[in-house]
Amino acid sequence: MKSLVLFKNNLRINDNPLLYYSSKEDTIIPTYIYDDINVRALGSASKYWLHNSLKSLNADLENRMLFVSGDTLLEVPILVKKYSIKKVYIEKPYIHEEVKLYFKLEQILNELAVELISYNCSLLWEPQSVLKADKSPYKVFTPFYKKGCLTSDNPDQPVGKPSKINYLDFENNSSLNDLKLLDKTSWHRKLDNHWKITEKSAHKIFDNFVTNKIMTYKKERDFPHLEKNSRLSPFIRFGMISIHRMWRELNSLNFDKSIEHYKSELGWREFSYYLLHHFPYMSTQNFQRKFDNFKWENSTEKLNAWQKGNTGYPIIDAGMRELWETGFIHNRIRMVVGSFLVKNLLIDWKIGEKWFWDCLVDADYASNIASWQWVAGTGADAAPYFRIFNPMLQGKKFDEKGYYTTKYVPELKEAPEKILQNPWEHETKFNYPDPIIDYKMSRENALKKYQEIK
DNA sequence: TGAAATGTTGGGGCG
DNA sequence: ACGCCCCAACATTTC
Repeated sequence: MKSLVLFKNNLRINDNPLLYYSSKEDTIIPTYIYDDINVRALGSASKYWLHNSLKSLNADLENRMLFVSGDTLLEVPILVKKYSIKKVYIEKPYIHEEVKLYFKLEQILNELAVELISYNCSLLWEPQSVLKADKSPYKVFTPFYKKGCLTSDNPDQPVGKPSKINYLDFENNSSLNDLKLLDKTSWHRKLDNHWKITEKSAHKIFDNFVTNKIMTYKKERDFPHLEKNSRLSPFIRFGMISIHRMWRELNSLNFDKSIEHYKSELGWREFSYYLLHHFPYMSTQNFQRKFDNFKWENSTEKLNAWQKGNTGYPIIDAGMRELWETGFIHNRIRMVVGSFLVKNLLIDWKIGEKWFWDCLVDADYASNIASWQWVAGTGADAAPYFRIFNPMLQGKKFDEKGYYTTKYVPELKEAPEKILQNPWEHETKFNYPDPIIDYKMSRENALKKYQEIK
């Protein structure tokens, strides 16, 4: 039987149910369709990552991949007819855009007498199977994770690697470059300095994390300069390592608080998908609708300063410059810059979400939206409205020596430790911007505005 | 996964 | 020895 295998967010050959089961019986064409018509177009950093992960996957598949750019609903029927395909394998969708696409595709293929087969490649627990006693979805993380997930059936075991793949022989004139994923400007070149984007390296990073870092994860994860986080997020986002594999490996270790903490972070990822699945409106609107009346200031000038890392608040600027330089921000600093944009600059979380979507190599549809709503206080189980991160205190607490701050804000290399997070109070003027807002005033203003909504 | 304001306590200096 | 004040350190409440 000839089959088309449609890769999407799981770009790996190991522990990939799609590839494992399809290659068992069938002759396959491994295919990637870049479709920004039916689903949200990727940001530049994501496209850069996608390009490289597809390159890696294609190499692992003996350069047999077929690359297509366009509307899935038009392209799949063309391929099906051209190669007399009888089955199409697809990753089981959970995001509403992808679910919609799935049903449309199923209908089209039905009419062509082609079977559409899907496997869950992405989630430990399927959103529709985790519900409260009254069958409604959870809205709070802890009960969702502890009661909903951890007491459900154990996630599937990873499937391993197909022993043999039978590729359909045909003249393949397509090339990865046809997808035009890399911007013409070469800004993304600098990302090459920070990432090695192969499936093998994903496994290496995970193994190294488990061997050398995980036991101190709980204690050290909040300190950006220690680099004790796994930094696996972009690999997980593009499915270069299987979440099921990770879960099994983590469970094979002796019980430990640090390990449980790391696992709960994977739980947050599940929670994001879960929320987006059950409440698709939250991708474009506030989860808590009462925030629809909130009057954001949305100053372009302030947004620009934030994006460029010129707010005059060192820890904020370090984070935003790390993002621009590396396509990544340390987790704690993400919360700090997010809180600052939304609560101190009073800029709508959707605008911050969009910037992260464009710049993060790990930009994940569900995690990005759910996390921005969390930090803005508009989401499910969100940070309470009055929780506002103080950039000076956060900087002092989590980057005491300023290693992280001065790495990305070298203007302050010579600044004394004591005033590193508030350089404007020092008589020496550094070649560094003055604060664009008064922190204390902006905090009080935000509290007042949020209180009106409450 | 916060911070600031407010309240409480206890030790030391000092008359 | 005692009472009083000050204030740091810690705890609780409030935003």
